[in-house]
Amino acid sequence: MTRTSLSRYPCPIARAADAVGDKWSLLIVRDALVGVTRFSHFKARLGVSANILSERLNALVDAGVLDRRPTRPGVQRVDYILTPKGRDLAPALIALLQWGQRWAFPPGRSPVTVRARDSAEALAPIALTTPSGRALAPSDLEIVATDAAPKATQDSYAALNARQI
Amino acid sequence: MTRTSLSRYPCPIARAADAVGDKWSLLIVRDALVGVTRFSHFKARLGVSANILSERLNALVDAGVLDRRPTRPGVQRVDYILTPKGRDLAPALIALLQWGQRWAFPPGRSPVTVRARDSAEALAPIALTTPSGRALAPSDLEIVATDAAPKATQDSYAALNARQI
DNA sequence: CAGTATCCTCGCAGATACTG
DNA sequence: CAGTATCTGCGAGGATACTG
Repeated sequence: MTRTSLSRYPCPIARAADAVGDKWSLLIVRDALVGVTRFSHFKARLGVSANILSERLNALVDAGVLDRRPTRPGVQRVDYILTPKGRDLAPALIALLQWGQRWAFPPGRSPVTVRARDSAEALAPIALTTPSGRALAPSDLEIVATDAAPKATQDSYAALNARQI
Repeated sequence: MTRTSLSRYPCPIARAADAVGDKWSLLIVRDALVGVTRFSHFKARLGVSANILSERLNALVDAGVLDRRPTRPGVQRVDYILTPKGRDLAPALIALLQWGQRWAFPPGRSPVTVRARDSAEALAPIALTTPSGRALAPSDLEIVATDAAPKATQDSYAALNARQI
């Protein structure tokens, strides 16, 4: 049997995982967020071989996350620039970064931190809130199916939310 | 050459990706967040084969994301419960979900949405802010190495932040 | 029901060489 | 420098059968 593709799953997380849910894509977007644009720089920083990097970059361009644009007209060199769709991954990446800081290193020994450029101000920990600003715990969460969901999905989430599973 | 492991990278995102950066782990945590605890339920909802699910669950338990606990004493059945470390993945998962909603479906056609349990209130879009509440754009971000980082990492980020790359 | 054991396949990714 | 092309292999992950 062929490997399961997530691209048709009716779940936004699955769709997201399909686009950037492998390690190299995540790290490419991370580097792009902090200003890396060139093939050779990605290659050196990630330590990935050229063919893999090429394939991943193409996939991200196809997915609409990166844009490939000539550095200057007439020059055979391109920059990989995040699209708005790609830049919109920043909160997810930063949330992962903060999770990694909290849980994957000894306390206070995380090798990097994130802050606002030209500022000493650190980033606030990403948290879940309602529009009114009320803080939410994970246990407060409920995923509800909309009318756009297939019937099976609606039933599945209804059962789950009613604690019938 | 063997496949590159991310577990020793001095980057919190790489470490996070190492723990939950594959599609099944992400989806398992997603389901766990909304209340799924049993092997058969994960299996049915994900459509994954038993051996893969078993392996992933074990890996997540080893990573400290899930806790395996007997349903009742004497009964041979376990529940998979998120640990605090696992629950702390919620913001990252929700950020990915919101990204998928915005970019992987036609506008207004996302099949699911997230809200607070027992409330009609939707979740606020996850955003980047400073501790004082100032909103940040991705282009404002800067990743800085701390003293805990290897020299090479410090140099690398310094060059990047100084736009020398 | 909750897995483990076995087998098998093919896709990811590494090395290397080559091109404009 | 910025890739593409080709070869290769390990191992993720799928199907299935079996066990307590």
